[in-house]
Amino acid sequence: MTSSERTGDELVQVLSTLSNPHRIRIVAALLDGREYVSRLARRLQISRALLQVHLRKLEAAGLVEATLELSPDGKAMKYYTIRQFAIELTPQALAAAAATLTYEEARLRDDAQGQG
Amino acid sequence: MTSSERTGDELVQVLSTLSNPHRIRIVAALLDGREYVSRLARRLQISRALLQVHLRKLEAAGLVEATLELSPDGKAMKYYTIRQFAIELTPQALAAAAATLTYEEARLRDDAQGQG
DNA sequence: GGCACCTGCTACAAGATCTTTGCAGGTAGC
DNA sequence: GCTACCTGCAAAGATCTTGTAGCAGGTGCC
Repeated sequence: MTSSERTGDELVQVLSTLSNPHRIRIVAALLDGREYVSRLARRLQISRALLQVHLRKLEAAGLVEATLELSPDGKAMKYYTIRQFAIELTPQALAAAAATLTYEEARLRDDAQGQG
Repeated sequence: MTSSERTGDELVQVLSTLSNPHRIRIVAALLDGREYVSRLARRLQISRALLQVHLRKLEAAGLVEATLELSPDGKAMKYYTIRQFAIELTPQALAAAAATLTYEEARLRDDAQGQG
């Protein structure tokens, strides 16, 4: 998935997701291989609740993927893996993304309402 | 400037700067050429005060550049231009950036204090 | 029953970000 | 003097994000 396949809104979502030290470290950790939530929390030395929040954001942005599995002893384990991505950030790519920002529609809509 | 020349902290700063619709639109607008603040504000249909805030952030992140000039009729004009950049966002690049996050040092330092 | 591990959720406080409003300064021209 | 344009800053409030605490469920084992 390249940046040109994303809408401006999706790019904003991905960038705001990746603009957090915790989430960068999570991506880095998952690069070593799949991991389940509790273990990853111990490895990164953050609380499970906090990790879950960040993982949910990463998943919402399409950057990681979750699979629920049963371990051999019957425990429900949620494994996260990275979804490979490559986004090129240049002024030109941003200009292309800007054209598909619904943000602009919202502003113009509000404008029209304000004047009507 | 490529992403590999940035520290993790700088990358976080750049990403959080670019994760905003206004700022993406500003970069896109400046791609057409240099522009001074008031005119750019009219073009983007946002208040000058708001634009200034966003421009300051873009400048702090090293994405745009400002030059103060005197117009022929003696008015002080602040022109902004884009500083070309190319950042490749991949899990691998993020892993490299994660290694240079001072965030981690801070956490380990706090840990040591908490235990000592 | 106890314990240790796995998952999920929500509510709340604290902090960061965004946006507006209102003030200050300047030049040029009528 | 006034108006129209240029710049700058900061306080205040609304809104989003972050992190913690506490609750719920489940399994397996002693």
